[in-house]
Amino acid sequence: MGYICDFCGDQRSMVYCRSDAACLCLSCDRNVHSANALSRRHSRTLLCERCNSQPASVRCTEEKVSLCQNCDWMGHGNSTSASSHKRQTINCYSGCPSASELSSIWSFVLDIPSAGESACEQEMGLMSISENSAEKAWASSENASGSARVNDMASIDKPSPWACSSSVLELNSAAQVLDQPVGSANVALPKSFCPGTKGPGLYEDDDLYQDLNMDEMDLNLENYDELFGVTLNNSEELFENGGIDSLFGTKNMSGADSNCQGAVAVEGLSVGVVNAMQPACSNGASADSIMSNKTEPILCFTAKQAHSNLSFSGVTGESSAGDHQDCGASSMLLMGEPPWCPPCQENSIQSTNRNDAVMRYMEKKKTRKFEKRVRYASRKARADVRKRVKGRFIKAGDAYDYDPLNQTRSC
DNA sequence: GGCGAAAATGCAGCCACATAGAATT
DNA sequence: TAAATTCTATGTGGCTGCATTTTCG
Repeated sequence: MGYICDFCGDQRSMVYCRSDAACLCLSCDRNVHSANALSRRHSRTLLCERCNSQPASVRCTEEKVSLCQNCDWMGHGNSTSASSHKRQTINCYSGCPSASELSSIWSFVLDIPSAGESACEQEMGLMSISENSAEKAWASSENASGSARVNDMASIDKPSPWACSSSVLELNSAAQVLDQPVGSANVALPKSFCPGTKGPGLYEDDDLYQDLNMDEMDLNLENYDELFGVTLNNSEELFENGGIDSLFGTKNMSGADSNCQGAVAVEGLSVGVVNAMQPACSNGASADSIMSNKTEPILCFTAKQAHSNLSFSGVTGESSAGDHQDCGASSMLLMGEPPWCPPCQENSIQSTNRNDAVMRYMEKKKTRKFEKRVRYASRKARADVRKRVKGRFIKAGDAYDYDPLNQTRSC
């Protein structure tokens, strides 16, 4: 309790930035993430008040404490009395909301210091960012929807195809009460979605989707033979032979059991992503960037499945979102029709989507590489705004040819 | 199939500077 | 022994150049 901010090292950290893998106080959160248009896209959420190292995914209204998925399970999964606690999902935000705005979303957080003015307005006044296109986009977006975006939670709750692309500061509903016990709760997967993916209608009645988000699937394709005893030289062969269909039961999906198997397989390999869940469309990035966002791994499964079927060996308490930043997160399989989706009458469309998905998957896999973990968010923040000449840092005041803040060149 | 050229890919190194941590006073 | 000061090593991202691998004729 009371861990200090990674940036200033002074204030108590309250929010967790997945992109930076950093715990920040509210002040530094605003400072760091108002630096430029890219940093403003960083998705943040409250810090787990129990372990103080992982992003909180739920708020236990009974205990009045924000918990990451692991702590949530530890606290609620084993106790029959505690498992009935009502919990709220804690969703991510991006941009640089003011304290009052944060208070409105996280009404349960009482100690957010009040700010006299909009943080964005305040910070932007100090910034030297010129009016580039991104900035204009921000401004226009802010003007267009304004504070209503923050306050109008009810409207956000109703998924809109444009929810992801149009909302710069998307503060999804923080009041999605989870009445289900842990064992069956899909802890932190709001039914938000992005353009390019199937709409909510597809998912709502799909038990498979409720329990398993396959975004991380492709990362494990190389190891399918180990997992399933299926010998495949590579994933191309897997696709060509319809192997993925047989692996995931597309052709003979029989319900929960196969669902569980798939989930276990995925979780077993990408278990490190467990604590890095977040709403798929929690920031203002375009749908495309979200779908290919390596730094925002998405994996959702039930806590019950995780603990009853999974071995967590090899996962240490030191694991953090940064460790899993690029677990090869690919949403490619979700683009278009998912391979395990039962056949429907729109076979031609499905086939096209599938082919597209396969092609995108192959392209993604081709370009995929594991990113390093950022150890010091403060250093990253400085490097992100440092001027360069041919990629090299320059002395302060020297002529530069690249300014990350302005995306312009001085010569 | 073997060969060479071209294209694609991977990766180390460079830069300035704030800062963590060790060493010294 | 603790505090203050000094010194050294480290890490950060974009770009370049070189080495290696792949593709093509």
